[in-house]
Amino acid sequence: MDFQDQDTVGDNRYLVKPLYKAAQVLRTVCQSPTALTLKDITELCEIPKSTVYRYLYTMQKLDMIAHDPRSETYSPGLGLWWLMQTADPFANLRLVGRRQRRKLMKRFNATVSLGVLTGSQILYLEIIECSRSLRMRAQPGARDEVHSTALGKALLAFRPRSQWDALIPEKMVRRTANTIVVRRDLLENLEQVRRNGYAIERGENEDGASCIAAPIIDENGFSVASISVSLPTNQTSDALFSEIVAAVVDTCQIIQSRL
Amino acid sequence: MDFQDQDTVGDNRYLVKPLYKAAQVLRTVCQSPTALTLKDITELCEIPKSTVYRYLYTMQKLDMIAHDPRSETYSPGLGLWWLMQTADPFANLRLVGRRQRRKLMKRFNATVSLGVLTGSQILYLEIIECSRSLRMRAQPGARDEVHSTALGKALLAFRPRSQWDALIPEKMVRRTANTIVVRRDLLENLEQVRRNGYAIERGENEDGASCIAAPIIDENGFSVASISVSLPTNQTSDALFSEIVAAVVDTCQIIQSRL
DNA sequence: ACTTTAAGTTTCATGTGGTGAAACCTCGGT
DNA sequence: ACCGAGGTTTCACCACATGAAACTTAAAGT
Repeated sequence: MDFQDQDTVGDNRYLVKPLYKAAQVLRTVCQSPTALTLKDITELCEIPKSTVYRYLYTMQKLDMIAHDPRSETYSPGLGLWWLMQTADPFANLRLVGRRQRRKLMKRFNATVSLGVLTGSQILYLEIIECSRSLRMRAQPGARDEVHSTALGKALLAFRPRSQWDALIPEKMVRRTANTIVVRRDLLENLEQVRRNGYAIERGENEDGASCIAAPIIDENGFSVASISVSLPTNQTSDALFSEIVAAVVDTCQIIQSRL
Repeated sequence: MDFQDQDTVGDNRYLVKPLYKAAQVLRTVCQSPTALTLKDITELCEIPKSTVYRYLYTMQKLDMIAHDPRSETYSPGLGLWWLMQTADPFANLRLVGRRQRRKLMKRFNATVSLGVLTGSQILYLEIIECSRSLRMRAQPGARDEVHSTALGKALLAFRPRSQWDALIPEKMVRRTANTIVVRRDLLENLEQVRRNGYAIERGENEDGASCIAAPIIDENGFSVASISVSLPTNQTSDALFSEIVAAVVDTCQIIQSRL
């Protein structure tokens, strides 16, 4: 959910500290919703100001950070954006079927998420919020564990069984009372998901929230992403549930035919 | 058009070299259409391999670069993508009105571009290619000068006149025989664009290519972006031309009402 | 108008640690 | 088994990243 922690570094032998610390500065600038001053960054990063100053200066030259002399503030630069142009591996995925996903959100007035697998975590590529009062609080870029999310189970189920073991986290962290924390149970669940073609989850990741997800399958029959509909558990009758299942599966099929 | 040149650095006093060189490595990895090996990067950047090795190692830890041990190759990492989530200043602009722009492309079977002003250059945010045999060769992220493009003129015309001088490049580079290279001529042209509400360009940036652009205006009456339709000059009758003008202006109006 | 304070900029001495040549592995090909 | 090409590790050197402190600037308080 949070930004990946960089605290625990095993083998520092080859770590180039300036890079490491500058990245910290860059992240700080990018994460801030507002433009930051030198002082802000100094305090947030806990790096001496002359050092931060030099980093900012260098990154500015590199176009990674933009400096507004008027307000003395720093903000993310265009160079970053430039890099992404060619480097964004999910650009296409986010683009294709945006409309179907929005339609899905509108139809059930529920949050629709698009996620991919990174390691043994789900990375949220897109979260289309509904207008309900209580909704998911996650942002695109956030992560969750595979074992506690419908997105994760849908994605995992349609990977080769041989990968399952590696992709399921060592320790399956308990998020709620309903979270599946026994490896065997999860494997069983995945088999079922594979048979059904969709995954469901009732309060396993967040109390009171349920989720229905289906995979987007590539030409080799393996999942590349998954789409989910989330809504409060108490608002889901059985009839609605199966209606949503059909809609999600349908949406995924449309999208996968477009890829 | 090319990546910004980093060759000419005025004041090296505060430049942190490791950052600078690592950025070079990162760019190389991101720009390559294919995953690169250590050797490739070493040669492309002309930096000793142990140094590149350490940079890659560090950036890998930072999640900026992904390393595939199977093939011994490096590719852009997810950390970059993460940064962009919050840092992409144009995300909204690219999203809103995508459909209208695509419709525009389909209607005239011509390339539709979306651009913003960065310094005295146009930055292409989006280029929707048509199916014609000869089309624009630019990629999103590419740049062109304001003075030789319809996008640039549409954008510039609807900025405060007081900014014109600063935003027009010192030396107006000649791209073709038709390029406007005299400052006075350009200013006159801008006034006309402002009166008309749209900008046209016939082979001023690329021989044989014409372009029609209109601005997207914000609440203060200033342009934030512009949209253009490009097609071969020899395929543009006067009737078609005015039809396109109407369509582009219309599209921009729809989009600006949505922002 | 003067003082004070806070923030950005520059300088400088210090010694860390970034550097690259070269040695060392590791593995695929012949 | 040998060979070569690439990736990994070592090592000694001294460039240069570093942070404290001095300096500059600008704005806020009195």
